Amino acid sequence: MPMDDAQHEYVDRVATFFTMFGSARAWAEILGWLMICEPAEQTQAQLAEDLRLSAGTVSTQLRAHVQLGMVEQVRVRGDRTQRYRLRPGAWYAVMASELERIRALGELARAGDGVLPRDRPERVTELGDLADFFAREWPPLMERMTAELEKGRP
Amino acid sequence: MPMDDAQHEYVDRVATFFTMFGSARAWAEILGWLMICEPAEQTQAQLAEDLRLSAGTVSTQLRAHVQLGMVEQVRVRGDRTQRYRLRPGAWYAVMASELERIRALGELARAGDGVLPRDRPERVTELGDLADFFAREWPPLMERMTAELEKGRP
DNA sequence: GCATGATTTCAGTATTGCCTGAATGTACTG
DNA sequence: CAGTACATTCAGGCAATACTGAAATCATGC
Repeated sequence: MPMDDAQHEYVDRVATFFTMFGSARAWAEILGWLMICEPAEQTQAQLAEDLRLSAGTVSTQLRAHVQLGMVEQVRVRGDRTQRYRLRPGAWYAVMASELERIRALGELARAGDGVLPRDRPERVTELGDLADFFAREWPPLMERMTAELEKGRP
Repeated sequence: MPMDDAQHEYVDRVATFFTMFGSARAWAEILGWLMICEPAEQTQAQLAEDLRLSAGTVSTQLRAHVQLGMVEQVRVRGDRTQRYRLRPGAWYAVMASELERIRALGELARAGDGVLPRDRPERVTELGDLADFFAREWPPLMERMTAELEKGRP
């Protein structure tokens, strides 16, 4: 189903938001459209047509979404075409995966041990403490988040 | 004080890390060097010399750091040259400012109310719930973080 | 004020990364 | 097995951005 005006405006808003943080326009538009399109499952051809993007762009950016875990492929039995949709719980999954980045930050801080400055070494150690703090806090936070989620949809 | 090999390696590591997330190379190198340079306060000319960057680049990217709140200017009386340093508690400040982005995400979700899809509307509402959850959890988390910080350096 | 050196601005250049469109590859249907 | 529709790959164009170097501006100590 092609976009109406309100939908187009929303896709644009989502796209504008995410491009502010450096993502590609097409990537962000696909995300915005996958949030509100009907049905939720779309083929690459439909996405290309509705968003006026080339098939190549859709293929590339969609793969990026899949690799990030935001989007998944759905196989429909007896239908030759692959469909893609926003992964259920995608937003939560993104938050959960933050833990990895936190750990990477901790690594980065520890790698600075050999070059710790005499003058205000906390410029480096603070970062390590911060990463440790979040590494400890994140798992229980994620559990509370999941509990919240269950409450909404049992 | 110019860089030795170990320092150079660390600056490179920090720069590589942050460029992975889309920041400019020069921006990231300045950050890495400001984490470990001695003294912690540096002039633009020193940064340009040590990092082999042009004066223009240093000026531009340093401004970006200042605007983001990572770096601050220090005025030294009787010295005409401005100095720059990593802001004390810069890492914590960045985390605290996450709250704004969380709120913006909530806005984005609410803006989707008018185009909520019949089919799996949770694609949008989930994002709103997530933002609400974090908006609630973030302030107390930040308080615990600050408490942790105080413990380290009273 | 004036001189000096630091900082900013800006035009030009290089680089990067997105996007397209066509060619190629793949999988299902009849 | 042929035909069809979908998906992927990739070379090339294009736009955006980073960086440089030089000129202009600004601030401070004298």
